[in-house]
Amino acid sequence: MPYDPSAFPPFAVTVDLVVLTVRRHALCALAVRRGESPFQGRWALPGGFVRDDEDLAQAAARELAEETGLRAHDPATPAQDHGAHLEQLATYGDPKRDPRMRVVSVAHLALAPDLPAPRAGGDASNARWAPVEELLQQGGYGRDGEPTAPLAFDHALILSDGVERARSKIEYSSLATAFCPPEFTVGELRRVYEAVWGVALDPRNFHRKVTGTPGFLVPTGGTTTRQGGRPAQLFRAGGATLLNPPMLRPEV
Amino acid sequence: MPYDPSAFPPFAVTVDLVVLTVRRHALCALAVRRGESPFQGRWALPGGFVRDDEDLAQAAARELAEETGLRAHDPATPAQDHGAHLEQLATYGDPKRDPRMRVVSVAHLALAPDLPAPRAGGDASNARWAPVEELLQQGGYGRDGEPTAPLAFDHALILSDGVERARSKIEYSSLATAFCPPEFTVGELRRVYEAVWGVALDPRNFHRKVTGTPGFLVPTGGTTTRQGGRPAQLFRAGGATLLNPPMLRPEV
DNA sequence: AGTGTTTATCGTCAGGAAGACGACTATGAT
DNA sequence: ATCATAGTCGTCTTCCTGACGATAAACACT
Repeated sequence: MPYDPSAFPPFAVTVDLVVLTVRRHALCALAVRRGESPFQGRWALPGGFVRDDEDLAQAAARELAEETGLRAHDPATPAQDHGAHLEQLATYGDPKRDPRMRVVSVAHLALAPDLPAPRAGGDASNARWAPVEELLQQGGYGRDGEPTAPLAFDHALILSDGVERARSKIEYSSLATAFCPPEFTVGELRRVYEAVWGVALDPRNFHRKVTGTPGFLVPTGGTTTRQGGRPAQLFRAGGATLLNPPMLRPEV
Repeated sequence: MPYDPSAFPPFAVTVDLVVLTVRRHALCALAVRRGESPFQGRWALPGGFVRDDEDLAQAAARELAEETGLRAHDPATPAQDHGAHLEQLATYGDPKRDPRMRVVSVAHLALAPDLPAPRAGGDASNARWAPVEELLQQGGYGRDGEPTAPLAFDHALILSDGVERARSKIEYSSLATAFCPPEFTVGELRRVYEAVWGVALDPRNFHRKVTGTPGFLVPTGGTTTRQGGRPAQLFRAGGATLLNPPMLRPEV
């Protein structure tokens, strides 16, 4: 069946990735330095064109693997393998968001445990983990003293939406475990919540909450002292994906 | 700056709408009958191509106005005007979702009060409000006895996602008021929750909950007996958009 | 007028969950 | 040995919810 291609305007479709992790008690996002115009030399979210035979999720998983080496696991399967969590975030299609042409970007959100070093096509100097506050504040100065330019395109908006999604989603799901290695302690999980929310949580109430929620955590039998202090029990993520009742984010 | 159009595959981008309302104690969605191939004669979600100079939200608002006459109000503004709630839902881009060509559809979710009659380009016979269970069950029989064919394309999936979004979102937001006329009673609001969730709620506990949540409801001073029984106080939606603590959906 | 039905609204009570916080335990560092 | 650090177990109070009794104000009958 022939179809008149002039009946609709042609678009380019890309996927952009908000890849979040927790490093040194801070919520960090993966940023890559742009090598081409526009916004040459500026930081941006990783992403690329969707190929002709790809689903959107496939394209996002491919980009994630190219940038970080992480495999994405299906959101439907429990977090057994060591892949990152990947889900669609939102789609951005302002006619002027890319000065070259009409581009619609389907942003995805990925959550990963703390990783060795990022790589952008093998070039580590063009990719980095940066605290999200540093990437989102405009015209300030980063940790290294160099002035922070705003992210390219509308990527500050996309990053902001992704961070907000992650902040709200760890309230009522077990997604915070996606930031942890396969085995982790209650304290490490608590520090994830504290980093993502930017608040301090009571260790005792947190311990009661997470260990008392059926299916959230499964003890592996081992212990560790890698955080110092008394040895802590090791857990892995249980099968439960929804937290009911949810973890409450403190106000103010 | 010239850009090589052959460097990326061209896509068509559409918006599809999940327009929900509550009619006769049932959650209903707007469906339109397809006049062209493919899926000619089958029911589908309303939608259309995004124009060259339009934002995605603008395109969704335009389609909503064309199909229902409803104006969409900005999600940021409080629900003062009589427009419908409109928000982006998700994006669907399977390479085979449209047999003709590569189409990426940015689905939007709209919530509207019970409306007179739908119109699809002025032709009422090609548009209808149908209970969502009727549209989602495949191979059954609708209320009118005619066999229900599955929705065109992947629209059953989109509708299912939209319904799930609405069901979860009225838990923790004041969005249920978008299903109500500008002035409504506590009982009418309760019947919205009951229809969307498909459960029965205790009128006394519901009344205590909604009237006790600051900013949720604002009394207008009037009363009505349009539901029969003792006259009920009339309210309009307050400025609060988030419900904290949330309205709890009964289990099982 | 009285009675029943319907819906709205207020009140009471028990159980569960969360915040605040005391107490104790088990490791490494000095 | 002492201290600092982190983990784990309890207790108490407060708030919220679910279950449900009771009253109020309309309408439809008889």
